[in-house]
Amino acid sequence: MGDKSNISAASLKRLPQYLRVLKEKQKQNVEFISSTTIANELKLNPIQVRKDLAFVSKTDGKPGVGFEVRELMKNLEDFLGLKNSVDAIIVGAGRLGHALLNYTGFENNINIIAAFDFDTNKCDNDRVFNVSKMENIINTKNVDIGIIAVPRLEAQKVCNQLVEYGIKAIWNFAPVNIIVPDDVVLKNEDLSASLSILLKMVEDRSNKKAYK
Amino acid sequence: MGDKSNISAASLKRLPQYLRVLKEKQKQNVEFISSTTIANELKLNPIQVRKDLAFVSKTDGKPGVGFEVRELMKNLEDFLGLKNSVDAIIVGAGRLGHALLNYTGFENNINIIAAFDFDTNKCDNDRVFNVSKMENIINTKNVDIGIIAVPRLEAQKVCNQLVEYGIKAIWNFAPVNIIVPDDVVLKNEDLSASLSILLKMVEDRSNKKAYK
DNA sequence: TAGATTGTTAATCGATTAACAATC
DNA sequence: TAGATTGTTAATCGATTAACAATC
Repeated sequence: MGDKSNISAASLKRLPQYLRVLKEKQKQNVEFISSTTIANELKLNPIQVRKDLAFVSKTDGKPGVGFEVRELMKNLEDFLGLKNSVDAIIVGAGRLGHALLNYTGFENNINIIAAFDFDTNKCDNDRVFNVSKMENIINTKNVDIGIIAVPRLEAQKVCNQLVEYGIKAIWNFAPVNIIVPDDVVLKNEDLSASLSILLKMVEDRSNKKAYK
Repeated sequence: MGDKSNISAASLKRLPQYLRVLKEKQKQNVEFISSTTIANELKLNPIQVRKDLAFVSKTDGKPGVGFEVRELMKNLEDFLGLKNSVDAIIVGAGRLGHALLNYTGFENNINIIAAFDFDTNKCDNDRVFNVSKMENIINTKNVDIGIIAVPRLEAQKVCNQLVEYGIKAIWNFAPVNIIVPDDVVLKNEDLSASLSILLKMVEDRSNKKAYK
């Protein structure tokens, strides 16, 4: 069992993929899985998989056999902090905000307790409220995560508010580079940038170049 | 003006960010910008910025002055292939599919011509059609990009269809590892994985660890 | 000219891959 | 035992950063 000081961002990004493979195997009642099998499914290198798992796993894999699916799954979930869900709120109840509010793909890792919008027409006062109620709800419910799903131009303002209200992490879906204080975690979900990369890949694929 | 054989994936990911900074500067009628300025806004290293730009820019930056904003913008857009938009279709007209169909953040880089769903109730036959019409539209309109916004379990099936119909690139929003032939470009937009990373960052931030 | 900033070459750093002894 | 697969140590590869001469 390896336990170096700190996992790299590159490794961290692969962990959710491993978890997904494991969940699938578990559903099929597979008991053990080798690094090679995992690697093949994800088109990765088996040595890399083993190295990544060494960070995560509290128990060694068994030489000649592999890793116990159930055990490894649990270790991965523990490591990623997915045991109990975290509360979050969404700012912006447009189409994207609504899609996120009702998205079922997050499993039980996040609990989106409310969305907020300036536009009262979009508020049902059940799960969607006027922004004026945001501060109160963040504070009384101790919400740590704010999801920004407002138009580009409002994003920084909304972000500043969230920070002021004590939000610890921002998940930004607006296509802007927003700025946060050093002690606030920022994760950009930049669809527009992502698209640019996809388009470039398509273009270059025609010319037989490749990216990982 | 540098022009090595192939840009790295890491550099490629930064390019859309540069473009965004440039667009903002141009709006403010700024004529020249230095690598340091760009780097500061994005919390990057100026040398790295210059190296990245060397790939993209057809004209050298001016020592002592910087890069001409307008020129550099154009070069970046050219490089990323953003001059003219590409046609795409969406499979799955649920909340996410609809959000993407109406998303305005893509600028003019992509032209989503239609969405498809199995559920006839979701079809308006204006922009949303029954999947049975998919093959025909892909072929007659020569669509290259398919966006998958269906539930996890249907994703692979839908993907196979798209590939069969001649789609060149898949932008997958379903939280599964789908498999495509080598000549098809696949870009996963894995919100659930992204969330896991965010949660891990928050957790570790409390313990004063850091990721880039 | 002096100051600022460039592009390039070299040094460093980190991540991926290879080699291999250990072991189920 | 033989075969498979592990975890670790060393080698390679690539990306980031530093140093610096060139030049607007």
